Order: sequence, then C-alpha cells, then structure tokens
Amino acid sequence: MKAHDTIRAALVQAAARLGVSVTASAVELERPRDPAHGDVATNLALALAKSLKQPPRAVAERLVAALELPPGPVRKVEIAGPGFINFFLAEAQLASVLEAILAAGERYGRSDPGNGVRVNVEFVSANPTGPLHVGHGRGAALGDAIAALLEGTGHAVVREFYVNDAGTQIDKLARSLWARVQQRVGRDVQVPEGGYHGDYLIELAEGILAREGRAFADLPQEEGIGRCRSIGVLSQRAEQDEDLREFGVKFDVIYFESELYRGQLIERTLADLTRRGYTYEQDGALWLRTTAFGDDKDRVLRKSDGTYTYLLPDIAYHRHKRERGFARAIDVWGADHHGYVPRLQAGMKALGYPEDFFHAEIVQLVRVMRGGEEVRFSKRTGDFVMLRDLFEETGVDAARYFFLMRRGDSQFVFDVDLAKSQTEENPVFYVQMAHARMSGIFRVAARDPAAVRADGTDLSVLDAPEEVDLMKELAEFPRVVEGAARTLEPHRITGYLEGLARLVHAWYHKYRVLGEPEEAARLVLAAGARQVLANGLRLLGISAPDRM
RNA sequence: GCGCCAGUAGCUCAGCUGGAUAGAGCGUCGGCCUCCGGAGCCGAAGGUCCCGCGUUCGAAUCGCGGCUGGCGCACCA
Repeated sequence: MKAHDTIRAALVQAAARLGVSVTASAVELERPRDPAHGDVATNLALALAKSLKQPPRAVAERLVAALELPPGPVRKVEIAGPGFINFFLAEAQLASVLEAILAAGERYGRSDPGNGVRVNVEFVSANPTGPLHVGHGRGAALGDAIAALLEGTGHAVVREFYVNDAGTQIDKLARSLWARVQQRVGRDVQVPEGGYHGDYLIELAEGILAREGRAFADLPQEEGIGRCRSIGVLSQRAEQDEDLREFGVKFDVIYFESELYRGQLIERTLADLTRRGYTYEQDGALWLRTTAFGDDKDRVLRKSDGTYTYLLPDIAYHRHKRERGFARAIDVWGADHHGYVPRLQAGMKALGYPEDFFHAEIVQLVRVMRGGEEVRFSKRTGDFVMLRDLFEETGVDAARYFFLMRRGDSQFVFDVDLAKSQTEENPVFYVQMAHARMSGIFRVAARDPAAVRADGTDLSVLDAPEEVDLMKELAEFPRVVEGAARTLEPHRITGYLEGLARLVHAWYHKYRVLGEPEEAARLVLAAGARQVLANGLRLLGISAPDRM
C-alpha cells in the first residue's frame, strides 16, 4: 500500500537526521491489534534505542520531531507504550484499497520481491511402488501451495517430482509382483521378505494375466521379474499421476533416477566431490566427509560391494538442479526422512553451493480420525490410509484446505467428519460460504462482480465499524502473502482467510446491499471482498464457488 | 545415549523472526431468524504460554538445564 511506503521513507529520513543509517527494508511496520494504537505502527525507536544509548521513548520523541510526512495519507502520529510510533491514516486512504483490488483483480496480492529468481520445488516424490497415502497428500498440498506462494511473489517456479526407479525398492516391487503372478496360477510362492504385501499387486497381477495370458507366468524367472519391474513401475506411476491430477496438483518435471545414470551425472558428481577433497576410502568403501559440515558422522557414498548408497544419486540429482540454473532447491520431505537433511546439506556444501541453495521443508505425519476413532489402515495397501480414499470421501477442496491449515512441522490429526460437514464449524466451508454469499449479491443484482469498478463511486459512505475493519483486513492481504511466501507457511493464508470470512459474514449479516442508499459503495466493497477471498483460495489450489 | 520437531484456554491450533492488556475456532453458557442463503450472526466465562535458571528497557518468542510426546540415528531407501 502506498501509505506504507510513504511512512517507511519518512522514517528512514528521520533516522538519518538522528545520525543513524537504516535501510527501508529494516523498518518494520505492523498493524496493531488494538485499533486504538492506530493503523500502522513501528517499533523503530525501540530497535534504535540500544545503538543510540537512549531510552526508547526519548528516541521516539526525536524521531517524530524529525519526521516529515507529506500531507494526505497520515492524519495523526502518536508515541505510545514503551516507544511505539503509531500512525493514523486518513479515511480516504482506507477506501482506496478497494480501487486497488478491483483494478488488479486476480493479481491483487501478488508482488515481486522474488525478482524472477528461479526456484525448484520438489515434493511428493513417492516411490513408484504403490498408491499415494495421506502423508503424500499433505506433502502434495503443501508443496503445491509453497510453489504458488513463491510464484505469487515473483519467483520463477518449477514443480518437480523425483522418481526412485533404480533402487532396491523397485526390485522388491518386481519380485512381489512376480510372486503374485505365480500365486494366481496356483503356485505356492510367497511374497518376499520386506516386499509389498498390499492387495493392489494382486489386482495388478490379475490384470497382467488377463492381458498377457497364462503363459506369462511360465516365463523364465529373470525375464518375468524384469517384465514385472517395468509393468509395475509404469502402472504405479500412472496411478499416482491420476491421483495427483484429481487432487489438483500438476508437475512441470517428472525426473527419473535412472536418468542420472544415463547422463553420467553420478560419476561427474563423484569426481567433483573427490576433486574438492571431501572423499576418502576406508574399509573398502568410499566415504564423504560430511562431518566437515556439521553432520554427526561421515557417510558412505559407494559401498564395499561397488554399488552406490542413496546419498550419492541424491547429491548428483541436486547438483543437476543447480546446473539447470535454479538459485534455490526446496524439497518437501516426510518427517521420517528428516535425519537425512544434514548429510544432503553437507553434500551441497561440499560442492561449494551456498547455504541457502538447498532447503528441506519437513512435513510431520498425518493421523486420520473418523467417528472419534483413528483410521490406521487401508485395506488395499494393508498400510496407510490412501490419499484417494480420503479426497473421494471429503472432496478435494476440504482435503487440501485441511492439509494446509496447520503448520507443516506440527503433527496433524485429520478429522474426516469435520472436513465433510456443511456447517460453520468446518473452516473450508466457512470461507467458501463467505465467497458464495458475496457472489449471491451479484447474482440477485444480475451484475458481473468482475466488472465492478470503484471509479466515481463515493466510498466515504463505507464508514460503519464493520466496513472499516473489513477494508483494513483486505489491505493486509499482500503483506500476508509475502510473509507466507518468505517463511514457506501456507497456513498463514488459511488463517487470514478465516479471519476475513468472519468479517465478511458479520458485515453481510448486519447490512443489506441491494436497494439501500449505499448500494453502489457496498457493491464495491462486496466485489473487493469476493476478489480477495477468491485470490486467497486460488493460491491454495482450492475452488471459490459462486454458490454452494 | 545422540539429533530434529513439538508442548499456548476443556479440545484443535495461531501468535507476523524480541514488543503494547497472549488470540481464533470448536465445546460450554446466554442472546438473535418478515432479510442479497440462519448452511448464518452477536455476547460471556475460560491461561502457571510444560518446569527452572539466564540474556535486556522488554521473553510464549533467544540461550542453558530438565520433563513429556512424535520422528530419526545403516556400507537401507
């Protein structure tokens, strides 16, 4: 908002007059919780107290005395509490946010601090060994929202999914599937130890036999397992893609581990690490000196049997991201992998990459509750609850919203009954309903809300407390988006939307729009509120329905 | 044993990188439907911010030491 910039600049100038050099971005402006403390406040005097060796209030007095604000946006400046400087904005300033919203439309809330920086966001990256479960769903919702937040703040984002199609897990999948094929033709073969026991491989085995004929089961074992490997990976990948598509997540790049081997990227990475002096041989294995970067112990890159551990391909993969020109690589990982962060980070530093290149966002596990009881297992996989089962029951919007409404790093209980309920208790419903209500006004008025403009409308009649509060909240949206993007915390958006929806409902309930003397101005307010609700929901990948 | 994450109202959780009297929803209690959707709105009660020590003008927030819970600590992925 323009008033913020004006205040910021004036404060920087005032500080300079006191002999302190402050950058504009270092001046913190916030909206006080208590309206009696004004519309904008800064703690600048408190922050400068130490270096000036003066009491905060005295610093505040001097700052205000040195402050030169152009006439217009600010009508009053106060010093309060321990030394806060509070600014009170002119009323006209407040309503101008509506003009800004309607002029920007879908773009309201977007900003450009990212300045076109290229960011790779990798998430889900499930092994192609079975269906996606709810934990993947939380990662999918979070990764997609983080990507959208970064896009909304001016970053060039690529959404990426990494497929481990070359490891031992894939061998287990192939052998498990082969065993199921044998079982279906009546042979007494067991699914191997540590293999995949879920019913979905029985279904897949039946499909193979139906398509290929019984002769498939009589293939030589090596060939049969090989066929099972490619069929298994392809079918699981296809199924995961379909789940993700229906969940509303679209990836720009699907990267297969096997591509790393084809491009000699593993060997090149190993050569880099060695050339930089961070590898050594011991006990027949090749080690990476990760302790040089804060890891507990050094890690093996190449085992004594000559094969690679998981770490080396992963370093190679992230090196490849760097080579593709990304300034940042953000990975969304499940909590069960968090112990892995220090060694991959060490790998990045061993390659000489800056500290902030790689960042792992850890997502804690999800528990699912229904009817007051925990739902642990899915029949089909014999394991976790499947993502598909969840969103088919609750709807995609509710599932995504619920995954996003808590910080990723806190454990989360998904209440299926709440997600399905069509009442105010359900936050998704509550927020979407606020949007639908605003749309309803325009439906009755037979107007297109997207075509509403503030030009020439007298907005000074929007002076009821509920209307003032609503406009102030609408003005906060761009800052909320920026904060959420900076901290990679989409839950700030859901929290904001719930607060905004509350104000919208309260306003709607108390004041009529159509047929009132204030109709024109209130239509502008309704259109603005509707736009911000829609923009917030869209950012999270959730629909903004016009009626429910 | 070591590491990471969490511990805030009866419950689920926020708390904007150290600021003003710690907030919201649900639940509880009490009000409100001639209406653009009551599928909603308004109000009240409710706190040892896990405990202790420290850092400073100021700590839920930072540091140290404990306690509780989750997850990790492979030449697995």
